[in-house]
Amino acid sequence: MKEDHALFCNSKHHKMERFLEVCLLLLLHDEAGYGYGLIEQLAYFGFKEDELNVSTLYRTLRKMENDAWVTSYWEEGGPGPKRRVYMITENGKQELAQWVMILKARKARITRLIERYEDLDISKGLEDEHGTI
Amino acid sequence: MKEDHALFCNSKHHKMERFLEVCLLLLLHDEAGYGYGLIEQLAYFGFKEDELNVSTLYRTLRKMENDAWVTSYWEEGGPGPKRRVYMITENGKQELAQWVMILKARKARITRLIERYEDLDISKGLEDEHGTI
DNA sequence: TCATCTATGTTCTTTATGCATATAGTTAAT
DNA sequence: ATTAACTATATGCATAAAGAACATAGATGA
Repeated sequence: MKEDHALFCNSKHHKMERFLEVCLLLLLHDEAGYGYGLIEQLAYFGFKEDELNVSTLYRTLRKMENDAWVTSYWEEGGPGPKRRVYMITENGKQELAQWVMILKARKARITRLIERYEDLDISKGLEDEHGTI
Repeated sequence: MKEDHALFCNSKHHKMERFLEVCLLLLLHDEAGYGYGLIEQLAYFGFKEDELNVSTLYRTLRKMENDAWVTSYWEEGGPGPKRRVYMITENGKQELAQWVMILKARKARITRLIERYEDLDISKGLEDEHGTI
């Protein structure tokens, strides 16, 4: 119980709300890619290897294909096992544009909260460091 | 099915991942408050009345009390039904500080994604509007 | 041939949230 | 004075996103 509470602000407890999907759409907008290979590219968006759940990645890609945001084909002949390569669709590009708008709004909200928090904390900091001033 | 897809980028589908909790902590850091009254104050953080689920609000407050981020007492005597008034605890203040750090990181990620998207879109926009330049 | 690596996929579970509904006291209208 | 509407809090059920663990299978090298 105590340990649970200590972990409460841990990465496992603040999901990225489908942020992964948007990152994947953006990466696939640049160029086609396959599951395992996309993992490295996701580091750019702050997904550490240990943080990223591989099963989530594949499930997400399948779901995106199901929603016709991406299409895929099997790439054989290369080194190692064959890969399922994903490409973004026009549909997917439109979804990406929508998501970017949503993320802008979300960013504005977060900014607003942080600013209001800093207002609290700064005044507290001044009292602590400079007494009554 | 088609309608589902049309709604896919709707507000119902991008949850705020416990953003509500953080907003409540910040509001209660300012001053004690009760469920129904907090709804109005939440508008500051972009929660429209129709967007905010009342049951979620109350459930969240109870959970926060369970985790000892807030405490509550019944306020009687005022106009209307009695209210359960919540106050933030030291524990809650610490959690708030943690969440603000998480939100800063999340904001940085979102910023990064938006910037990369704008890079794509700007070049596309130039082609569309100014031809080959 | 056995282990390891690459690559993809499935099943089960937890968590956050929405929707619907319940409860109950308060105020206003008829 | 009885009914309706409002304020306020709370619970039960359903679903979607995500994690954990496990399953599959070909490729590569010792």
